[in-house]
Amino acid sequence: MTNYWLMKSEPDCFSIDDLATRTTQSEAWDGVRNYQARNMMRDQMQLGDRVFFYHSNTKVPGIAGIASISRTSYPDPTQFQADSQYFDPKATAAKPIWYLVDVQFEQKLPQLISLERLRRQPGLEDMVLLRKGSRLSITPVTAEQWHIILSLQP
DNA sequence: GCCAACGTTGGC
DNA sequence: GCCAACGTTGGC
Repeated sequence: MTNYWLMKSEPDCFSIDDLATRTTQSEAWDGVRNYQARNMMRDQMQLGDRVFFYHSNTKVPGIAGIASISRTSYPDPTQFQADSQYFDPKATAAKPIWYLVDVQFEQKLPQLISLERLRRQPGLEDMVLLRKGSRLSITPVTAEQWHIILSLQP
């Protein structure tokens, strides 16, 4: 069973173009330090799961592209690196705290689907992303929501 | 285990 | 830059 997800990234930090221009066109999704988001990566994400790549904290936030899960969860190496902003002194190799997955570029959307557009779209009312106060950087998407959103493309 | 204080997220 | 909504921390 393929699952669907939405993963947020600040484009000033790492954008869909950055993912596309990586030599492998894939990237370890490091730095997630929220337990709910970690649990989804660690326990639920499967090889080949589809991902909406979302640009957050930018002028026009929205879905910028599509990616997929190319490696299932393993310990986030940055938690062990003292010089990393994501360093966690409580984590050990024997008992890692944070996990990540690898994300593979699939396509950049010809046109960004804005958050404002998503909010106007019937059928997406229950999207976790759109819930009041929702701040999770990784959220599940239903198959129905996925297909509605793909149908919005020109 | 409660909860006030504090830090972060992210839209606007 | 503001601030609402959350999550985390730590004293008790």
